[in-house]
Amino acid sequence: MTVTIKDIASVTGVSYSTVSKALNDSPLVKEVTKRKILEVAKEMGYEPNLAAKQLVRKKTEVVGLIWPTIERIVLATLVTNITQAFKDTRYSMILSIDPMDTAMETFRKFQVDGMIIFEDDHSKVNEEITMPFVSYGVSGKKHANHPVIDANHEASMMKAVEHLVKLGHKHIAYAGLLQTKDQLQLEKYQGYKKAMKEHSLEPFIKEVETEGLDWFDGYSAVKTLLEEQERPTAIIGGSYDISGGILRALQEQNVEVPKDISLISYDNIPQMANMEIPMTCIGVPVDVLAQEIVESVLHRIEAPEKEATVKKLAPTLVERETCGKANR
Amino acid sequence: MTVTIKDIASVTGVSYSTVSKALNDSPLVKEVTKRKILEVAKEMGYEPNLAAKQLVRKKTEVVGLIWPTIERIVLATLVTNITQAFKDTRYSMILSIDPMDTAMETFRKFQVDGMIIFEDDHSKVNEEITMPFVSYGVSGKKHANHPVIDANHEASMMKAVEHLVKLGHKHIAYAGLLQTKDQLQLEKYQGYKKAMKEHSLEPFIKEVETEGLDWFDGYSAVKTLLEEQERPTAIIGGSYDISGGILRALQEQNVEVPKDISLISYDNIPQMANMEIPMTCIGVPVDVLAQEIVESVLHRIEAPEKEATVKKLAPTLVERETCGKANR
DNA sequence: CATAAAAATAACAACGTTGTTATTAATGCG
DNA sequence: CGCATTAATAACAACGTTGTTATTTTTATG
Repeated sequence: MTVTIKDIASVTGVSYSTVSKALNDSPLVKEVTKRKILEVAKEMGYEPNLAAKQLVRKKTEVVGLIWPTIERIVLATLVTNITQAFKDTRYSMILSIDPMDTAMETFRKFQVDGMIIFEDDHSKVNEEITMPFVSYGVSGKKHANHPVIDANHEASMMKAVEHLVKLGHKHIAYAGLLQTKDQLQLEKYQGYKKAMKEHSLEPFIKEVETEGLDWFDGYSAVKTLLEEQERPTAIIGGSYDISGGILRALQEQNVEVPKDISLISYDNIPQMANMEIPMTCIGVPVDVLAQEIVESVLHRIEAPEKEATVKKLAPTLVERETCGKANR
Repeated sequence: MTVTIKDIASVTGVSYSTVSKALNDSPLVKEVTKRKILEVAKEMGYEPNLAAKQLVRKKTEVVGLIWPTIERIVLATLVTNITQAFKDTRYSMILSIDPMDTAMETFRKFQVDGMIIFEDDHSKVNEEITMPFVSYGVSGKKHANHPVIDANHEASMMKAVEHLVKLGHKHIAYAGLLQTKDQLQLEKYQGYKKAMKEHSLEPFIKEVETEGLDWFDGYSAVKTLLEEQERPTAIIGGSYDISGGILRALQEQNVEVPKDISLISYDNIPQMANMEIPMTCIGVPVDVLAQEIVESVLHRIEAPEKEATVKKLAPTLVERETCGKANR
């Protein structure tokens, strides 16, 4: 049998309501009794009954995360970081990898207080949802009337290009998914082009287009690139996986990084440090991204006013060992 | 405000206990009243309060799935299939990607009725756990006293080799992760060796060892292999990702599949059909794996007797287009 | 030291269900 | 038609909490 506040009450010889207050650290109970109760509770292995609490408080203190496409390592890292960020709050998180509607039904059943939704092209958020939620994705369509957390892709590319320019680079290529409807990928590419223009540079003549977002795609794109006459002096990799492939391809062809070609990757995750060569990268650090996301939901849950905040987060450039001075 | 059985009661003019019975399809309430109540409930958008139900029934009808390493697509597919399998039961599932102990704490808090644990080398199940659970993984250590669901790797390799032998192959290579402590990977390789022996064949001279489990690993392992003098006539790929890389490498080197080399992959997931060439594969089909896993937890939850069943599931070979007659 | 005020604790009603027991209505039968 | 069954419904006590109100104990004060 599980132990309840009543059990604690009879052991300590106080009423169960006092136990309840003590456990919630209420100022209404004397310090010494409080201490004793806490001690006994711990000793007995008391674990509060969430259901009972929920029943009276009408709050679950749980938020649901909808993540329909478990695939990219970057998102996995983000999820892990979000989990982490919740540790500092009194909320917990549960995860659903179901398609959006199914997931939402589950969460409604669990009566979560709010949701985080990873939006993608397959599952767009419909604006009718009554439950507090924030979405992480591209803030594209103008008037989302729910909070959106978004990484600022243009700013990322600006910073990346700027960094390379400072090192003397002029021939900067972007390697990523181009032919796609995936808004996020497009924004990165557009950001790159815009950044190049602002620095009065021509985008690298031959577009380095990957076929997908996998390691392999970066690998083969760059292998083809190296067969060309003209090589860039720097490459911006569109994602963690892609850049991994790029680096591999470069190494294999005995192109020295960063001596021959500098490489800078989109996505700012700790794993970047563990690559064959620790990778210089640009992007919103996952931990701040995570922090921002949970703060945002919690705020939304606790302050129900309906302003639609689209929050574009500023990227950070982390210098590691894949960028060097341009050699021409 | 959410609608409760009391609301339904006052609308239909019956007592709330009758409403409760009607909603649970009890034989104690007359058909006509039942119908009316159900109708009104639907109309009012009634959604049962899980917390209240849980409080009195002492059951959540929720099982938690612990999945500490979100990485392999195969596991993701398995998770999806498990979610699916739960649809046919009255249980739901929640997912945690936390390390095992953290995840377990969360689940204890939510008071799930049982757990499914994806065991790996980092997070071994400790046998002290009181909550009903099953683990999916390698049944290695003899006396697990909890249910273990395991794919029969030896049987898989037997079937794969047998299939190839029937097609006349003698030079069969296995491409997979060899130098590892990962029990699962080792079992596959050992299964392969055993199967070869039983068919009185020599394992392929040059071991095709991948450095990891990624697409790229299969790719580069096979590229090196093709530089060798002697080529196998068939390759068994150790996992979905690896096989994907193998196929890519083969294609790139203009080795025709299956004319020049036959390929058969471990892992039996639907995605195998969508590869560059639809892939013949071996393994327990994910859906039956999923089915088996959920049946197993539910059984464990509902019948608390403690027998330690290790269930090795029989693999199925799915013929597609990557295997053909041997050419020597 | 009596008593008012403040502090500490206890009692109790919720919360939305389920399951058991009590009550009322319908039905069958001599 | 009266009464015993049986069918249908109603009433009510749980479940483990929280929050509000009532009671008791302690402390301060003239």
